[in-house]
Amino acid sequence: MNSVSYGSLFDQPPAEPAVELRHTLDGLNPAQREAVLHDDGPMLVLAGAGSGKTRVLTTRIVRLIAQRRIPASSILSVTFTNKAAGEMRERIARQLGHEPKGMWSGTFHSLGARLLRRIAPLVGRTAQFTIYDEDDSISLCKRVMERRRVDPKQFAPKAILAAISDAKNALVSSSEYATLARDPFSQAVAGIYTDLDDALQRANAVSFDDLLVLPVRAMEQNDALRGDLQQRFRYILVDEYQDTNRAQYRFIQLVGAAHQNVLVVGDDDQSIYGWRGADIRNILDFERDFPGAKVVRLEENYRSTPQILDVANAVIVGNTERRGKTLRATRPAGETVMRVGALDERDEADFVADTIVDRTARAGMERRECAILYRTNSQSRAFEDSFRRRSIPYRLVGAVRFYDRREIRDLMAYLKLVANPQDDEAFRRAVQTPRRGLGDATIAMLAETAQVERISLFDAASRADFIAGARPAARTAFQEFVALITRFREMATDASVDELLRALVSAIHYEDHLRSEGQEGLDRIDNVRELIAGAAEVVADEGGEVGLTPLDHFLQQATLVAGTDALDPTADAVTMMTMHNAKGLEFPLVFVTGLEDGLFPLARAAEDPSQLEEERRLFYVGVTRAERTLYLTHAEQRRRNGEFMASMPSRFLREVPKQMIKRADTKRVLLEGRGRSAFGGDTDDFGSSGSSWSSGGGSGGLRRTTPGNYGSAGFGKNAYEGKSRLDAGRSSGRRIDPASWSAGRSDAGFAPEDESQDAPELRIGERVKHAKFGSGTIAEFSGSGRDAKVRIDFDDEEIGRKTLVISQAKLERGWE
DNA sequence: CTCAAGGGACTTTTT
DNA sequence: GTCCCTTGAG
Repeated sequence: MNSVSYGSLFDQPPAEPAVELRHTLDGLNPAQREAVLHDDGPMLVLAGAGSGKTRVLTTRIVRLIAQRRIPASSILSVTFTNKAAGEMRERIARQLGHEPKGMWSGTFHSLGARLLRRIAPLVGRTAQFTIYDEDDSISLCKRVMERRRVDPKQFAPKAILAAISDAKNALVSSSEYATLARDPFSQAVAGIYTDLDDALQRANAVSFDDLLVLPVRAMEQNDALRGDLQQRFRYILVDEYQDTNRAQYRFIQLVGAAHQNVLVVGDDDQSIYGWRGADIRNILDFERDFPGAKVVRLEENYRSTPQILDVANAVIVGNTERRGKTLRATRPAGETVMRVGALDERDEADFVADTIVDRTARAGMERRECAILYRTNSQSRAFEDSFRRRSIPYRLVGAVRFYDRREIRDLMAYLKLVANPQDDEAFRRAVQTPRRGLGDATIAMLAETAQVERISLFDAASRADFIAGARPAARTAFQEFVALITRFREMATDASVDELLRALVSAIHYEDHLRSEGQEGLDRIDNVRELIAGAAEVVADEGGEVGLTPLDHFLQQATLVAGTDALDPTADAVTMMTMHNAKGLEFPLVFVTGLEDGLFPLARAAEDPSQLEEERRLFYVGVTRAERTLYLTHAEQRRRNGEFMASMPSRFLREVPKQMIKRADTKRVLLEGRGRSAFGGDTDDFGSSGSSWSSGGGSGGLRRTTPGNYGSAGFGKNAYEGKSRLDAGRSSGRRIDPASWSAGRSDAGFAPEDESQDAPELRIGERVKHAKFGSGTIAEFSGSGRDAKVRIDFDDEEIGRKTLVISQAKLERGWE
């Protein structure tokens, strides 16, 4: 295609000398051995959970290098997280006695980024391109929509972006998309897709998805490049193959086309990323895509007790879209799996916390051996509160990534702009934090100039003719800003990132800026210091990316870290995370929580058979994380979106044969048959009566005063329907109003039922007076506890209907 | 131009 | 609850 010189970058170091590897095969079962010893050609390793696949992968790589004398640099190893890649590398180095120098290993995204740095000109970028994360992409998308006059209320930017992401992962280009678009939404997407790609290129930036798509496109269009890569990477290994999408599959197919030395490891039962474009057919149809492929099954599980595996197997057989396999336990029998019913999410969290306290105190278990898994990130809150009250250290994976915090994003914007002045998103953020007298109107003027001249915001701000037209105050602000960035650009060529950051923080007086925000700002300052400390530890990639500064490496790494990458296994803390994040991890004690219909499986997924199967696989993943002890918990009701919802135990729980689990409520293990009778027989899915978990837990007595509510309501849709709304915010309603229980999750002080006492007792239709808005009539209640709101129709038509927070509105009663 | 409060919309999972 | 956008005051 053209003669961009990248070829020299793919030079290979010589092969390693042969090494005696006597013990590497020891302890491998026949199937594992077959995978390790497999010579050339495609192979699919169907590896059940806990079947030792990582060992197979590392041993195979060691053998390739040491025995078959394949240069490490000929090996391309794809893992699901960068942390997994690092660990594999370490294990290989240990067995080999030295680093596998030149081997490429990492996630598809980080490998794509690495490759793109070298071939950037082929895709219209420079090696200093920046990577737009979700937030960057959203704000860029909004901007593009604005320019195209697409109303964000009509089509949500997120939805548009999701559609574009799907298209990219399926390797559908913007022009292809445009020809396929029939409905208004797709047509809007098509235009935005085109503009977005254009804007990304002009910003010398790429999206997450581009990290996969652009290398594939480059390989498809450039025979020389493709040939070079095929030549260079003669052995390809892919872990978690069940979660690859179209673009990733194509990447493997292209690089592996010449030699077909592609070994993929996966488990169709653990495919949980269909929503992100992962195609389970990649693993179901592997033999068709790579003819002559051998298939090896690893079905012996070395991780979990038979009791745990029984539960996993019992549920996963409900799926039809699978190759079919049964995990066989190799470990001795252990504890029976426990199913525990809680009253609400707080009770569930208290139960989990107390169980962990108990087990760590008595059974000599360590906190780092315990994990709490849930379906949605929002569930972490109850656990965090409960653990904080008890001062139990915990670490939260995912949710709000460190790099997503505002103060970190602020500084990262500066760094990105320093690395890549074309990065308009970075410019916009940096130029307005801290405030330097440049408002939206001024920036809009700048953007106009940039748009007309087709240059970046930074370049526009540097231009004398633009500056000349600006207000005097804006003029100096722009000049100083440009000078600042320019100064740091010079500095960045050889300074370390922590040095840069320190200089930057002081140059923009960032700590003062944060301090002015009060207590929260002080916490943010801590995070800034943590960022600086972290930056000091960043080491450039092995293999020396030519022409890149430490800053470029740092930025790439920061954008591509996964939640679990930061997990410190030595910390003395309980781990909390989503089941998606738990993939590939294992813990002696695991709680799979929130097992309720509507939550897990999620309500939307329950309607679509294939989505339900994915939920079931997710359950399977969660369960198989446990080594020795497994608790499955659910709550009778749970706060969702501020409203209480009563819920049925998950259908997955119903799919487990009764004899496989022991049932309990949060207070005590159910004695055979007891408790059931209280509600009359097997139909009682909550299976318990009696008091709640911890009598000291404050709300216990309150909660169980009216068990009949549940019994008579028969656990229908929502026992509270129609009631919670009226009672919200009314102290008089607190005895039966669930909303008032958890109003105070502030500290050790319990008796939360007192929290709402300062709220006035109001009812619909009542007349009230507001200091500012005058008199009006109460129309509706919403929210609960401290945040209970009231909707009032004010007499003054100018004011009309307003919603106010009761505790702040200072309403006076009894006005006519 | 900046900030604070009010009002509306929205929540699955992540590289 | 919580984030984000709009709006209005200073």
